[in-house]
Amino acid sequence: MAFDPSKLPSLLNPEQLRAATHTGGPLLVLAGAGSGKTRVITYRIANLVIAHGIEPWRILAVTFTNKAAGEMKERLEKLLGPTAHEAWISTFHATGARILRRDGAAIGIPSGFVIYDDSDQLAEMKRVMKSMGVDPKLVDPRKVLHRIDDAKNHGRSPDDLAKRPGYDELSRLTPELYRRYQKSLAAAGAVDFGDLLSRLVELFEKAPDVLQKYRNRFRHVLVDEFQDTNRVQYRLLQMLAGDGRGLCVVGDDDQAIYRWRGADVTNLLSFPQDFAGAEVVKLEQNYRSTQTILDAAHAVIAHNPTRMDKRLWTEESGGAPLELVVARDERDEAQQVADRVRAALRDGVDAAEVAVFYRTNAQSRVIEEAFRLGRIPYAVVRGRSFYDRAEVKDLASYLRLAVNPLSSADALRVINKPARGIGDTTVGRIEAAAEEWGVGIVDACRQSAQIPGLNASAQGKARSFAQLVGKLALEAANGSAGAAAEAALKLSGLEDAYLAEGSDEAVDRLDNLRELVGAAKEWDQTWTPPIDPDEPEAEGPTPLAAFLEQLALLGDADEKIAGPKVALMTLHASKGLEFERVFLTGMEETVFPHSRALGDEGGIEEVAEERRLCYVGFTRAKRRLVLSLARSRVLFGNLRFNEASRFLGEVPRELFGIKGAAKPSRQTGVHVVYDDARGEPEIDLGDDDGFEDRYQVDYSFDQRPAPRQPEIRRAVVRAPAPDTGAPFRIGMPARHPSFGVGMVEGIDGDKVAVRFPGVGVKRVVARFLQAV
DNA sequence: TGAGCGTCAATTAGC
DNA sequence: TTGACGCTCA
Repeated sequence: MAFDPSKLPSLLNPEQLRAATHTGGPLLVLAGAGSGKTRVITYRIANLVIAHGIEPWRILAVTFTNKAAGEMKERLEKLLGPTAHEAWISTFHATGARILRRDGAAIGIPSGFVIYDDSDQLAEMKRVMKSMGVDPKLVDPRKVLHRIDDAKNHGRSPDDLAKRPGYDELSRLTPELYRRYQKSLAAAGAVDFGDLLSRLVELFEKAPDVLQKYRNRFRHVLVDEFQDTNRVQYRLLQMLAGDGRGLCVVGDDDQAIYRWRGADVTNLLSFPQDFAGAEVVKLEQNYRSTQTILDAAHAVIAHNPTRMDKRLWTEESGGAPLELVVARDERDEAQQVADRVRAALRDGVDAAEVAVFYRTNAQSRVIEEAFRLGRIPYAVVRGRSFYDRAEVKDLASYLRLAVNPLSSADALRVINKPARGIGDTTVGRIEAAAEEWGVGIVDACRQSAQIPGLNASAQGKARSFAQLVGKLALEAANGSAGAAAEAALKLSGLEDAYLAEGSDEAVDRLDNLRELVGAAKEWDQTWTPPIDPDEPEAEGPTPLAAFLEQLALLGDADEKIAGPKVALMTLHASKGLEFERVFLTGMEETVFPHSRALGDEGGIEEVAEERRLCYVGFTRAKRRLVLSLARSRVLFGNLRFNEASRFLGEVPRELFGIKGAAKPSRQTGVHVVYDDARGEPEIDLGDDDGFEDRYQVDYSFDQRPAPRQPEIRRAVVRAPAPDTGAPFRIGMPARHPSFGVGMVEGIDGDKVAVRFPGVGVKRVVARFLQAV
């Protein structure tokens, strides 16, 4: 055994040690960024097993992502060996799926249920709306789903929603749509992601013996990223952990960035009140970043009104100053970032240790272009890409049908893939018949002779689709994922269709399908059924069933990235990661913080969440942090001049390595200059284009309800922008190379209307104008 | 059935 | 500006 509890004091700092060894009551670990949280959790589990004799299968650890769960498992295995596998370490959703497969029958969920993903949900909702005669143009099916998801997150049934009637179409129709949607999921033997949690609560409520079984079993429950839990998740934890005696939650309120998808930091903030006698441990020592980076992060996050008091520190003092890049426009910004990345790689920095962050995915395009042009190896980090491909989903649908022929979303997805002459009209009639008879789509196809309106040819085609599914079910009966996938690829006709098409794209898609078949075969070889000492006789899932569950619940965890690459990702995606050098781009108002957080729908809490996102971004950097902004940017096809992000102004100037007013430097190109008299930072370009470019970050304060501390409303870059235009105002003189000096009469995007004496009004691109 | 075209909207995203 | 989507026409 690699783990020796007596060594713990030498492996952990005092707070970590306390968190890892505390027992006998609820525990809240406030784990700052980079404070060794995963380390604490794994040592805690190992300590429970070795020092306290807790059997691993009595331990439940839940995370939000597969990646986090995987890391935890891996580390625990190193400490405990193979017995580590007996502990339940998985995501909330995988935990839900696992329990529902075993015990969901008590509330009518078949053990072979399929899990509908977002696109399945959308397709199902559209069908429900169609059958109810609801116009998808009047009521957006996505919004309905969002309402339903929200309801599930809050544990509300259709009846609950109906009790609070709304005024608009959406609100009035949602309860009934919700009810019918659940009905069709049930008919299809399907659950959606939300159900994996909300129906688990339902199960525990309706079948107390089942709840009791799991309560007895799990003596210890650990929760990672607790600040991200929503209402249902919290409810589940309460149910499972009872008074919280064996409950340990780990989180950081400063990294709560998922409020918009239902997460409720209150779960964390009120933990000490909710669980009497809770112990609170703060982990504030950081093992990742330089003090400079931590100071910058703290300076920003400290502007949030309500947060738990804590501050990261490191033994490693100092560190390189932050750098600021002020670019002309978004392309220049991308270029400058690319230049700096290239320089870093030349200096021997590993590409895998460099990351570029942005607020929205749309920003990646320009950066990718610059990187491609500059031949910098990069990879855009996204959740799933392989499994979200249409062709991969098609093949998966055949597999799911083989296991569960009731699944309507799957049947309708592939009934005409490849094209086999079952058109919309035919499908519509089959659907109607299936609904009327109360059977699945595949069953209806089998009985196609009875379907009104179908001619002999359509009947035959429908029948052979049903036969195809039957054949696949037979192939799948022995539970081999590889055999089933291979059969599906061939028997469905997908392979032949792609071969016949022969285009580059078809070849590409076929390659993907073969890769999926390969993955299924490999799965058969490597997968081992879960060990469960609690229920030794229980019939475990087949490899195929387990494979399908992975497909639904797992991302592209082991996506192979050939060679070291610079990672491009959104700030949200950066959470939990770390890099030597981090570039945080788009540090502009309306980009970051995003306009949605600033507009009518936004408010103090929205801006606070953006600020936490900034904090997350900063704290990913180990040694170097580069912030960049563009003075102008094309957004939705319009040229915009954004103000510098308020977050920039919140970083003390010293952290940029600037003392007092600095001389512009040709070397770095950019300097932050401070006006000591006003104590306000200015940004000065070191370029030599003959324009004065002192950019002042200006503060003004909110006039609305007196804030407890002045809220910084705007950080304005007041500046002439030399190349792409200037903040021309109506009534201002401007010089044009051919028309001379005139008076500005109007501004429209990057076009400025100027009246030139003797020439008249000309609409000219601002780039060609000079302020006079 | 599928390509082509007009319309509309426009964070973030995990399972 | 891009993209997703639905509708139309060949």
